[in-house]
Amino acid sequence: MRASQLFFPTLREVPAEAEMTSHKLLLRGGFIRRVGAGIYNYLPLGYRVIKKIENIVREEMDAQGAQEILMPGLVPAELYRETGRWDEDVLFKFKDRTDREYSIGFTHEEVVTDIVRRDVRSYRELPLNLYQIQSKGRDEPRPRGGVVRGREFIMLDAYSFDRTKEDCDLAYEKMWIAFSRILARCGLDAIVVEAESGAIGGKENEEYMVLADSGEDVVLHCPSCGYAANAERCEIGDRPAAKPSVEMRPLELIDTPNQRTIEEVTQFLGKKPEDLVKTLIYKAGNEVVAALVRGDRDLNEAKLARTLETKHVEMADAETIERVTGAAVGFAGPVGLDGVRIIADREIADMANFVVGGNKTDTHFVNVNLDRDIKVTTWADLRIASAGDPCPRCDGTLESLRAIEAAHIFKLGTIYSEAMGATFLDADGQEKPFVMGCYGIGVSRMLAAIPEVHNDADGIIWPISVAPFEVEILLLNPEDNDQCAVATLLYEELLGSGVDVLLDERDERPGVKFKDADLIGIPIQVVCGRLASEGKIEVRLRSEKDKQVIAIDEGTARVLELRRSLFQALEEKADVFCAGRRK
RNA sequence: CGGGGUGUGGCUCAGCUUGGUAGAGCGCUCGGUUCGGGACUGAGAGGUCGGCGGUUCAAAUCCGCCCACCCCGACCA
Repeated sequence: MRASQLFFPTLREVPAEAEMTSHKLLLRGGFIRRVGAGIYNYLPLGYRVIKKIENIVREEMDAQGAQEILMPGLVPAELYRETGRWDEDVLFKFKDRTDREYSIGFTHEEVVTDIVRRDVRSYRELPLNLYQIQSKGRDEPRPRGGVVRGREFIMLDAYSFDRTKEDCDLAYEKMWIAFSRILARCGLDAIVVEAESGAIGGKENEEYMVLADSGEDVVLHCPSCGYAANAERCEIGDRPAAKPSVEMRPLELIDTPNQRTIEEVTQFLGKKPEDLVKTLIYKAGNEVVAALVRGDRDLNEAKLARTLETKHVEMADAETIERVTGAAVGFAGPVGLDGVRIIADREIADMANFVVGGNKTDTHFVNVNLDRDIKVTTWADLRIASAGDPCPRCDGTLESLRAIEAAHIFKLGTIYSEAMGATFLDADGQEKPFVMGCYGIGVSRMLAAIPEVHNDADGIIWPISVAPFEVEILLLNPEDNDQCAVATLLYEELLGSGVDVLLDERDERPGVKFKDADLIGIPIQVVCGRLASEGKIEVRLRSEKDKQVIAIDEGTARVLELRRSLFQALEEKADVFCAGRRK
């Protein structure tokens, strides 16, 4: 491709809309343009990257025996109604002219299960793994970071159908390998962590996290044993502190007019948040429960739900809180709280003489102690893990890291197949529901995640596997016959060798070409400048400062060699990732 | 949904406090000089000042309502 024919509107200044590094660079480099909140155009450079990622995805998925299909972006409401997901609030919903309801597909478990239940009858047709690469629509509460979290985004979604749980484990294993190799080949170092399954459902699931300070997710990681989990999911080790023998002081109910929040109460009483216990009133189905966590901690709702063996819990409304506690919101406490189960975070067991709400408006209890004043129904791991918490697997301490979620894989079991009546006839003559798994990679998110990790002050540094072009030839002075001849010859030879090469022969000053080349981040740069008259060109890797001066007739061979070694390094990473990380 | 912020030529921003009919840099067009890290110079083109309404002789500027976008949080794959 000749740069004069390529539409890549680069920007000298950073558009005000961008905050994240990758977002700024993708806009400045002319890879993407915003259409609306969370809605983007992929311009030629950006779409080239997308296509390269997609092709790596296809190679690795096909290698594991998965088959590519394409499902519709438009999904009739009935399918999502079959599993109850029509009520998910991320769905973009609308009606056709005859009032039938549809949504834009936000993930395709129902659609693919419908395909399989119609046409797969026998265990002989299993295993089956179908995948697609497609635009998804989700009405995100808050899009951010450009293409990091869009309302329309490109995703790989794969779905496996198996006869048994064990076969599903094998299918999951294959996807683990495919995904690990895909990310590694795209130049991303990901760590695999335990996670929450959210709207997808199922129990066992893992996320592929790309470490980046600007990431949205927090990952907790134990340096001693390697345990890693999303903070949403992370368990906390049960390690009781050596309880200092503190004398129990007499329980006292004191006036705390209008002091509701932890901050207000601590200030009013001159205490620290860790001297308080928060009492959170939750609804779990029809039951109301009280959950206790230390004043400076946050409750993890998923943990509470699991403790209560229910799917979903939600904060009680003001009316319920007043009815149960007899006090206005902000003064709930566990002392004398009858008729509700009290679920306490284990950490509270180590506390003494603490402060809780008084169950009477404008009061708090101080010098509260366990057993004497409170009857805890259940002890559990309830709080959101944070750095410094004990590791749940060893005696190490958790560290926290920020990350971008690049992919998520799930074992679904039979939740979808049962809900949708998707069954096959097994060898024993019995109808059985398919055992399913689903696997997603954020393809357009990777367009951002990669430059978020691979950049410097001058611009993006694309891994060669996903770069919009592999090689860029900078023809500094197109008017100069020597330079022009050398650049053109090299360009033709590289094209002939199957190299994806960009020739910058624009009528621009050299400085502009250097700046643009660094900004758009093509990994191999070749400069045809004034050394051309001496039969020399310069070759430089975008990732390195120094240029190598070489003879013109070595040019093609040298570039091919560099290209080969860059690709090989990525392949080796993929092998190492798969060999080293599997538990 | 809660909190904060921004909306002025294609881009980045000034002007708003104290009302008087819009400006800079970059980019763009034409000419000249330049040509190895975003050149210099001369001449140009280009703006319903987010929208609607109000106050006023007069509104980018003051007031009200609305919209859009960004950031933090909630939520989320």
